[in-house]
Amino acid sequence: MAFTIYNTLSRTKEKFIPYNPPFVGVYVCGPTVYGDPHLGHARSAITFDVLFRYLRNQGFRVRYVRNITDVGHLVDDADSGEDKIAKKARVEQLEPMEVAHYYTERYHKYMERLGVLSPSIEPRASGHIIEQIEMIGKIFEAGYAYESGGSVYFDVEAYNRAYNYGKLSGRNIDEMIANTRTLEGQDDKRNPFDFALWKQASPEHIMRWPSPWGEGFPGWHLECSAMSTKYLGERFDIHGGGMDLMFPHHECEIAQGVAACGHESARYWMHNNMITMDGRKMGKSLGNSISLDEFFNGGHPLLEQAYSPMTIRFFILQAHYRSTLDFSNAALQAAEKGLDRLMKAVSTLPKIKPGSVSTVDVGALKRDFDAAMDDDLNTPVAVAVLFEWVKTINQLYDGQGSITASDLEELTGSMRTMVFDVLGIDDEAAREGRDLVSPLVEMLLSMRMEAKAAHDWATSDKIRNRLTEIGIRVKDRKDGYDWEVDS
RNA sequence: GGUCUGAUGGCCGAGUGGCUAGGCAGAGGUCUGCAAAACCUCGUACAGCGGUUCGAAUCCGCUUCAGACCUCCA
Repeated sequence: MAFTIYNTLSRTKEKFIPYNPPFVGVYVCGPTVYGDPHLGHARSAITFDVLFRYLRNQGFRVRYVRNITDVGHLVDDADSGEDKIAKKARVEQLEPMEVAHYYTERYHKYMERLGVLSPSIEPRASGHIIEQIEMIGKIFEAGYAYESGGSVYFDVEAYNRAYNYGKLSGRNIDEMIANTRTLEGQDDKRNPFDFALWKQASPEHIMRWPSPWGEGFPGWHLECSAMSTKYLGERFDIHGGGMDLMFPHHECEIAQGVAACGHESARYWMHNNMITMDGRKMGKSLGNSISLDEFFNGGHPLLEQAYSPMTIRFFILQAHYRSTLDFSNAALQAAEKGLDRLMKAVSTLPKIKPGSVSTVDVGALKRDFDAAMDDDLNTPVAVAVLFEWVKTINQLYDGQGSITASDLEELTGSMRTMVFDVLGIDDEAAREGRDLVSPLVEMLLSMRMEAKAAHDWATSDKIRNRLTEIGIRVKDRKDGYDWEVDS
């Protein structure tokens, strides 16, 4: 069975055929670095991380480009608001690049803990102003851009006469004309749905670059087109991102690419669905998002406990990327326990004693797992396959059935590859954040209190002396105790 | 208002024209000094109403409800 991908362009699953095998080019819209990453960022990053990992596992040589948006993303109404980074910088009295740098670092840190691999290239919008200006030039030459008041806009109507604006998101321009709200401050545009390729910088605007049209900054949609073209060429295989980016962002990208190059650049468009909370999309602007930091340390009123990064990852993997996934403590706790069971089974493997015959078909594991992944990255089914083998592994350890040494070796290799390499679950990280020391010390000291109460000084002193030996200083108080770790 | 998704057992979530995932929780059992773990067994779910079919939860229509996008958002 071949790898199939649900292509948003055709709304069907299509067989994956790379332009230039074994090479595969993937571009995914990364974060706008003006705030801490939340669960939604994790879903997108993990979805495409698994795509990256699986393609590599299948023998493809993948160039995975995921950008950092550090300029051009406007905060408000279409093309009239303030730049998100610049606003944060102004409010916090920082250089915009300080804001971008700070949140880029945070993003990297959290993604690493989630087991998200670093992409092959992580370009920044601010580092590709020249490429963006060049691309605007091409769009001008093709006749689909116009200058107005020091800004440059994409002429959607003219483009739509030659091509089809709206093909990705399934809307047509006439309906858009009928339904578009009239917004303030858009007098420069010919049509409300035209979008900015270059924005003139107002005098107080702090992020600005020189251009043929005066000082300004690039439009948000343009950066992805410019950077994907630069690193993956005019034609590449897969473009991914969140469903909420489909319109207008990805629609505009297609239009820019076609206008500049004469053809579409990405062949397959993949969109991950949203994470919901009480049935509603979790989003920063909706005020109902929980940051990854809060998940990891439990510091949010809605969280009953802290959840390890791997629990979050596993939770996301247990739903298909195109389905909405509803957040709840119960669901997260179920994921935590399920992950624990999976991890235990993997560590049970070396304890199984091989026999002379195999009563299990170890080849089925890889076949079934790959079949699930080939089917548009169906990770929940892939995980279900793993759990069938969890049961088998436990049975073998229990003495039910037997397995030969070579089959056991193959099974161990397959399990480890699928769990660790393809799904990206990290055994170490799965245990992260568990403070076992404190409860252990408390336990020993409470036993010591009981010994003291029973005047069993030998036991009491033994506990204290042994703790002292390993570096834990016990300090008796009138009514109880304190303890600290020697520094 | 327009475009588009979805509605599955206590919860989360796959899937599919007949063989009815998986996880969590729950019940009974095996094992066990007790417990835990593990193993065995159990729940027969697909919003409602029509239609197509030998057969539908799966296809079609209608109804109800929910969500996403249409302004930034993973």
